[in-house]
Amino acid sequence: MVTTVVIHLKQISTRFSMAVHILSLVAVSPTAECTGDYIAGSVNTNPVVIRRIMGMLKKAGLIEVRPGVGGASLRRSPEQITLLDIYRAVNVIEGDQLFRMHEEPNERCLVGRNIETVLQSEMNEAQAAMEQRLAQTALSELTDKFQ
Amino acid sequence: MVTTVVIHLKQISTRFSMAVHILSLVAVSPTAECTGDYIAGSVNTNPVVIRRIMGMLKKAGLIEVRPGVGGASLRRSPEQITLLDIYRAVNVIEGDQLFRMHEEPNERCLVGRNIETVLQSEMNEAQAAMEQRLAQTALSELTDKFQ
DNA sequence: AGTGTTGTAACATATGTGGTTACAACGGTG
DNA sequence: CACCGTTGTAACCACATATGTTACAACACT
Repeated sequence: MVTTVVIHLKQISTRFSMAVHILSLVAVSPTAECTGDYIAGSVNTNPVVIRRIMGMLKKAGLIEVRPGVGGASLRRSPEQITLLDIYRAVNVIEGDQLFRMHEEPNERCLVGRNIETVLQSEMNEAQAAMEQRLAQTALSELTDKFQ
Repeated sequence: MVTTVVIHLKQISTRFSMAVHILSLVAVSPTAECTGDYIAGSVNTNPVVIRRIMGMLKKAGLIEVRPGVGGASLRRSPEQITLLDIYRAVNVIEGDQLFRMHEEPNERCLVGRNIETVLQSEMNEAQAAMEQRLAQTALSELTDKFQ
């Protein structure tokens, strides 16, 4: 018997925008100030939600968090953190596939036999176009625009 | 009191790949052959799922379905139907926003005050990049590759 | 009238999200 | 050392969406 686990990406969740928010705060604030509770106040959500996302950002090597003491700091300069880095850090889906293909089309049919290969490459291209655009913007470009 | 309805896009669902499959079948098969049951056999799913998606494609003006009689046909030539048309037809989300922003960041904070405007334009750019890529491929380009 | 089809409604199941409470581990400070 | 605020997680909830399924009315042809 074969067991297949399908991971659904509900959407590009608000985790992404919250992660950008968090990193922006860390970029412009002193380390000691950046506690989960403080950030939660700015994002306007529960501190645990923030800690969860910060855990992902830490795992991705984007930030350093001080356990016990509290506070966080960037591990790379804001110029070297792109929106794609952030997107990848918090959108944990199998194979990073934005699109999904329906399972097991009928191989006895001309279309069913070919659709997967032909369409998959188109979906990959579309996803790549989006990711390339995200990669063009650095965290510093956002914080530079704050007034 | 203000009521806000948040529409979640669980993902770019398999509705999209199924819709492309359906339209490919309609493009290469005689009208009478294209019944919901026949298509369901090729896609390998329940006929009702197909009928639901065909309803969306009909609503978007991409196909014509013959009630009672059965069968479907394209309302535009395959050269004039792009993957973006199909994507838009089946991904029904408020404002067609691929990305979501967290709600009500704290206005008293420098970051919270600015993040929405600054990040939203980046997200729009990324989404546009993906959609432009989808718009570059026509249904006919897919069916041409079937062998 | 009978048959096969479309069009929906209604429901079941599965899964991700964002929020919440609870609590252990950590690392300073009095 | 005891205290305190913080981080790191586990566990759970409420909710929304996706896909599949049954059921049935409306439709059009024979």
